[in-house]
Amino acid sequence: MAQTDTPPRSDRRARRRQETIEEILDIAEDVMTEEGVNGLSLAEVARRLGVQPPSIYKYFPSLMAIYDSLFLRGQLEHLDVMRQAMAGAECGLGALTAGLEASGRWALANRAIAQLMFWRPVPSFAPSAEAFAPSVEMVALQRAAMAEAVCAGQLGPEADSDEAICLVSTLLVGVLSQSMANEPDLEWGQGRFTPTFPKLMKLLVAAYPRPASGSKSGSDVR
Amino acid sequence: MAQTDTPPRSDRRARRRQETIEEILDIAEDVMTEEGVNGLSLAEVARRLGVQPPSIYKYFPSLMAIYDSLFLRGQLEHLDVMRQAMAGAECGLGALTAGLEASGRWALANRAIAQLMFWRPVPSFAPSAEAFAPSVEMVALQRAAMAEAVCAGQLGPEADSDEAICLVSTLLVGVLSQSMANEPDLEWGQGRFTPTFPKLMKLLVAAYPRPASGSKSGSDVR
DNA sequence: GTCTATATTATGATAGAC
DNA sequence: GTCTATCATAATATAGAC
Repeated sequence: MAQTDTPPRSDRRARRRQETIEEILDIAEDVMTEEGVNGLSLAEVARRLGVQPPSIYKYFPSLMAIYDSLFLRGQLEHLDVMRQAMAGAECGLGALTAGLEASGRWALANRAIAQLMFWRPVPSFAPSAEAFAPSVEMVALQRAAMAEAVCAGQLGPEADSDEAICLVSTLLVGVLSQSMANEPDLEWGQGRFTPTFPKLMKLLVAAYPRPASGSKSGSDVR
Repeated sequence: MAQTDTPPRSDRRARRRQETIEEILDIAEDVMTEEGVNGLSLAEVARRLGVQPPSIYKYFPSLMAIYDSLFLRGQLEHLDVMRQAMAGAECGLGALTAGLEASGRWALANRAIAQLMFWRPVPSFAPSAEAFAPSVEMVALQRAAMAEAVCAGQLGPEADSDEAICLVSTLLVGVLSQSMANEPDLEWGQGRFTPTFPKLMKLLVAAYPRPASGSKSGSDVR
């Protein structure tokens, strides 16, 4: 158990190293934002860090490893943003809406990472299982919120399904794709596309009407 | 007016030249499909054509010119596919649905080109005005179909609007984005995402209910 | 953990012979 | 319209000195 209790020297070194790693990832994100997700290069990162390319290999074994770390960091950040947004809203439909809106806002504020995560524009890169893991948790969050919405009578029982999850993610991804491709400088809430998201959510509610107690009203669009 | 009437020699040469141009574009499409839209390279095209890289410059002045020709060819093909699908369907909502479905089917069958056209994954490439022109006509086609649908009483009057055009394109792009990113080997109609498109179209109809003559029914989701 | 030097490979593009 | 030769530039990655 030697060295377990606050060894000052190696602790500082480890912290400094971690800072450098984060700095490399920050720079990599900048490069991707400017040159496109595919435009990321070790050499350019080194240049901006004020270091020679071989030095990068002391922190990452390869370019793909940088992509993977960016992917993981993005997933964790995105999951956190969504979780907090959902926690700050009412249960069920409110949480779902808040979570999706926060997700969209984050994606537009972190386009490069979002594209890496959700559009897969680098054919030679496949995320590791570790990097992908948070995504599973995110789906679970959404699924839980939809189940709550069903319990609370805000949505019909069919909303607690894989199909409904697909549908809701498709709506968000559609808005984000259109915004990123056609309005590359606008953030969430601006432009022609992202403001339509609340309307799309209302459509979703219309798609899964709660069974009316007694009569058979509600537009059946399924 | 000399040489206007079937000059056999230069005519054959021009035809042969045009064939080579088309072959280069076909190969470029293959390369993008395999290596990603950004992975297109003059050298690889030359290699597959069985020719040295400088020879390509006899047909295209630069790599970006190849992108531009691919963009134009894609727009024309896509416009044609959509027009024919709409012509083969009933007016109004039927034509709109048929056109969008044909658009989606074409996009998945020509992913690389579709991504180049609608996702803009090559930051250093911007289409020329000529290459972009058919896109304007395509929007006009959609707009006309929606106007017809309004006239025919299939949709409410608000459907004849820019907002509605945005909405409908967002739905399709969402489905396509999800399918391309998560089910890269499936075509239209397969998988979890593209089969939901008809349901999304029904949602659209629900979003723009025709004003009921007399009562105030119809779910108002706007 | 940083550097220099180097290996290897690739790119887009041009000049000029044939 | 094809080629060879070449330019200028860039990339990932490794070896080894300090």
